[in-house]
Amino acid sequence: MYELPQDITQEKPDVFRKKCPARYLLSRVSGKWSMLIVDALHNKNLRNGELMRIIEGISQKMLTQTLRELEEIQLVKRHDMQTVPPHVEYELTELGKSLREKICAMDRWIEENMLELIANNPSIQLKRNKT
Amino acid sequence: MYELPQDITQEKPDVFRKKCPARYLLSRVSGKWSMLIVDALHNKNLRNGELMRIIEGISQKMLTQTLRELEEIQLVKRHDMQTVPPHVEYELTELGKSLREKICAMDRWIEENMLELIANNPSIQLKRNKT
DNA sequence: AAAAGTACGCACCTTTTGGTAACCATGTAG
DNA sequence: CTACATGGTTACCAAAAGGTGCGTACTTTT
Repeated sequence: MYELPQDITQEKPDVFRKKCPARYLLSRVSGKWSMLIVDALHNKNLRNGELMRIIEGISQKMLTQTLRELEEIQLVKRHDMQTVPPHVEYELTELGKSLREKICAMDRWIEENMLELIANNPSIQLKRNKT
Repeated sequence: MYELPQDITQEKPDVFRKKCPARYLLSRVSGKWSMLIVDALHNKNLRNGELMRIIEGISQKMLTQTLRELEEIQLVKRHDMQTVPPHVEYELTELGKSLREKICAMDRWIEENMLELIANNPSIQLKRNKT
């Protein structure tokens, strides 16, 4: 895992610099599941089970782990209702909502341009065998 | 690596669906180095060595590998000048330039909000030891 | 003659990531 | 009394990602 530099405040933010916190944050946000979770949380708070159903293929472990990481960087807020059986909701923070717009813009762009992106692509054909 | 589904054309694009090509594309774009390379290529074509100097910490292997992947999904074009010594330039395609805007928006957002994102964060302090 | 720059490819090995399965506590449904 | 749902945690292991170092081939510089 990427390590933060010793001296945070002296850096001017720059994702191209190896030791800049911005680079660490980019690596968190661009993790396999992070953008999907932020995207899924777009218009309402969701519970663990709901997120599992929306994001096809995520495991319980990775969902929990990624949510904890997103909490750590202030993008997601966890609401534990303290009931039995457990009821926990996840919500985007204000920062999270702000970033969500950038992420959704990317996700929608990819969806819209999907066919162009995979067109005329011999090596992608080769990858089709396993799944 | 994520595998593409058997039947591409029958899918409506949806990053949340495990087998949708959009999900594969998202995983490519959100790879550790992909967004940095696309971001770096913003206003002019760059050579291998220039990219290495701009993107601190990338290895030759990962640079080449990621450039090949970006070529595969039509985001980057490779121009080999066929000279000796070798002169090769990398350029964003039209698709690449279009996506670059979304990526840059994210990168700049992260840089702008960096201090807020890492503020008040005990566990990030713990990660500061190694690098 | 030797070294350095150019843009890689390949093999090897380590680190990181992520999946599976088992477990926990509790309450409700059948 | 048993099964199931809830929202997790933990240990174990396999796979993927990624770094290091070496080799290539040719030219220019020293």
